Amino acid sequence: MAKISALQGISKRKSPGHHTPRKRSHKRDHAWVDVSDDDLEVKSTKKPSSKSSIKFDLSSRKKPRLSTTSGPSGFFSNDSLQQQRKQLPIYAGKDAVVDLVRENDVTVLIGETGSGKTTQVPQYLLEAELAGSGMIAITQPRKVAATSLASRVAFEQSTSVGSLVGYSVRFDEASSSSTRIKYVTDGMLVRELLGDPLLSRYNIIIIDEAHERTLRTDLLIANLKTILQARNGSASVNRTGDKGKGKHKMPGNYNPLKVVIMSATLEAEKFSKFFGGVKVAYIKGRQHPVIIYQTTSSQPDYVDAALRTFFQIHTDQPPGDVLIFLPGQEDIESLEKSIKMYANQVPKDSLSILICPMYAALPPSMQTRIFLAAPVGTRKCILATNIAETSITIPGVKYVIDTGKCKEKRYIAKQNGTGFDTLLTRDITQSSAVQRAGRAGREGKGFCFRLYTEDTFNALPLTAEPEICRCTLASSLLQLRCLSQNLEEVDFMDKPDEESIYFAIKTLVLLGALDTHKTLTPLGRKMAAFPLEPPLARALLAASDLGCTAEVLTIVSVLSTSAKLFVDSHDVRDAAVEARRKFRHLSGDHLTVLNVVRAYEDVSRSEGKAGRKDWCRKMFLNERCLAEAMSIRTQLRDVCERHQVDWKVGLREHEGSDGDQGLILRAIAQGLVQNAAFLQPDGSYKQAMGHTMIKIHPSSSLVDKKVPAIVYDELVYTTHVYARGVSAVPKNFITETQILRQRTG
DNA sequence: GAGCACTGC
Repeated sequence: MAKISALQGISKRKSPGHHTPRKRSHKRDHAWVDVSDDDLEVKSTKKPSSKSSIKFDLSSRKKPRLSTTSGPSGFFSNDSLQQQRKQLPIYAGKDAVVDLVRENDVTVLIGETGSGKTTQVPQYLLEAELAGSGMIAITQPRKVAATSLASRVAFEQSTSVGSLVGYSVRFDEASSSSTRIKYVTDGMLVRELLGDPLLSRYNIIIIDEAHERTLRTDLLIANLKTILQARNGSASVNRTGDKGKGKHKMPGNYNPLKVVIMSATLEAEKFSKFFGGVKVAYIKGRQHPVIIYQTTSSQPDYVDAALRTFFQIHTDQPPGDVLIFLPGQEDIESLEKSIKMYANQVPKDSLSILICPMYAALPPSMQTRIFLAAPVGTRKCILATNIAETSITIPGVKYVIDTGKCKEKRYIAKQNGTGFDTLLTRDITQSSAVQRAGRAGREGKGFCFRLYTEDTFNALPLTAEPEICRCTLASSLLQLRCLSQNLEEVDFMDKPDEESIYFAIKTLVLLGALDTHKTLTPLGRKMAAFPLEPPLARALLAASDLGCTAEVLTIVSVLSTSAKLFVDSHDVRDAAVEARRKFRHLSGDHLTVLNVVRAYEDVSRSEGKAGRKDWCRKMFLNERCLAEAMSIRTQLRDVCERHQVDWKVGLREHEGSDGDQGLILRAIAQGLVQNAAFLQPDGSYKQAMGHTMIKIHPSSSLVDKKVPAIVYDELVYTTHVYARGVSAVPKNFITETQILRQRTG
């Protein structure tokens, strides 16, 4: 690759700390650069770096081996549509796949990207009448995949979604009595398991993207093993028609079940072994070639390396958009500034550069930009997190720059039964690297520039650690106890740590969902009915005893959304803080949330949809979060009704007395018993049920406040152990609850 | 006095 002389000397940056969050100041890092618009030369007060261009090892070119995404897209007339189906790589193996499934209870199917397995296999099995009169379920880790695949397959079957082919995801379902193929999220099928432990509606269950090893997929796989024994194992298996609903049947009277595990190759053997050495079928994929370059030396400062690589591509390579994978928002903002700073120094005849940042917290209006084609004479440069690895596909990408880093949330369980989340930058896995490279070959031949050496790549772990080994397990444990199973005894592909299990048990005992003999209580069964984390479910049920269900329902709905309520970006910080002040409640973040939603509802009523949107923007609130919270609240109200919880009971309108609002906090505190801390004489806080010293997160309305006791939504370890989502509560709320639980629990 | 990938019910 040719050097870019104008960029000499820009590589000086601090080496990033690998497992400690680093601070990066744009001002300091670039203080020595003085660039005016007409400058082509960077003026530097430092010596130019000896390696201004990154050397890539051209001998290490190779094709990505595998990757997985959803199937084909595009629309065709019916004739050519059927023709196109026959041209998919999997079509050649159709009979073999059908025979394998017919002859075996469990089949492992390995299909590379573009093989068509996800859309075709369910249709083959239906056409071969292997499902009898039952349904075929195909699980997906993500909602958007489940719904879009259902549309595609319905189209191929010349029907509309919801008839022969349907889907079922949270908040959205399209199916009917005639539905035979159903795409579902893995979490949805776990929910179904609670009401139908043998999943008797389905005669074929296909677990797709099994290699992702989500917690819910692992739960399903473990349960499928026992379901197979129950439905296929006994001699009294009834293989004739299924006339009634499964739950009315006696054990041993179920239709046999077929299971298909679909995965990327890396774990084929493991899946096969888990089910007792079942047969594995391989299907080749079809994708455009991607040439992969790896660096000859390691690049400790990956943001700077990405900057220089981008300009190497930009000045040397033909048109085509560039996708750069970075770990987080902070790096994206930093790289965006750097690229802008140097963009006007490239030769005048170059393409102009359109920078598109892409991460989950980005406002939706900014996110849509990346899907628009770059204007003529422009090269799009997309700076993305992992969101672009599997969740979204960006058209026009020809070049991928892979920093080899991502952020990972990991739960650290402590021996004393406490713990907290960490969110740290770490190396990606080999399969993730392959997936990222594959993003360059969606539309034609592509190129991937890895900012790490071949040796580094070879030393990367093959696959990510399964989620079950790094997440809190309280929710799964509760679900398993509803199925009369024990977390310790379930035959998982990978067993979770003892400490995580102990912590989950301790959580559920403290919440009163289990008694001290680890037996499920009636309260626990009720909690499991709600699509909420156990502490939030407990807070909600506590509220129904205290007469403030309506308020806590609202708070809990917001807390269980995925998006952040408050928009927070560098440029608008002061204005955002000012706007937020209007909602601020003295007791802290939980009642502040309630104030926000009440204001949002008032605006919705008085000014409608458009006014509401405008208002959210002015108040620096994330409307997506509020809209999602409203959906969740509706769903929770339905669950309340089914379980005789009166969700309308609330405090008197505009009462505002501290005594009444204290009830809300009391309910919240009952859910967050485990997340409490007391003020120490030196002004810091210490966990009520552990030894960790914690600080209130600066984003909290209670930051710098000294109150005797707090409860918080979560602890996150970044530069300190921070409590986020904090409310001040009377100390006795916590001690009383603890004593009560010890006595009854 | 800080900064947060992604997904699911």
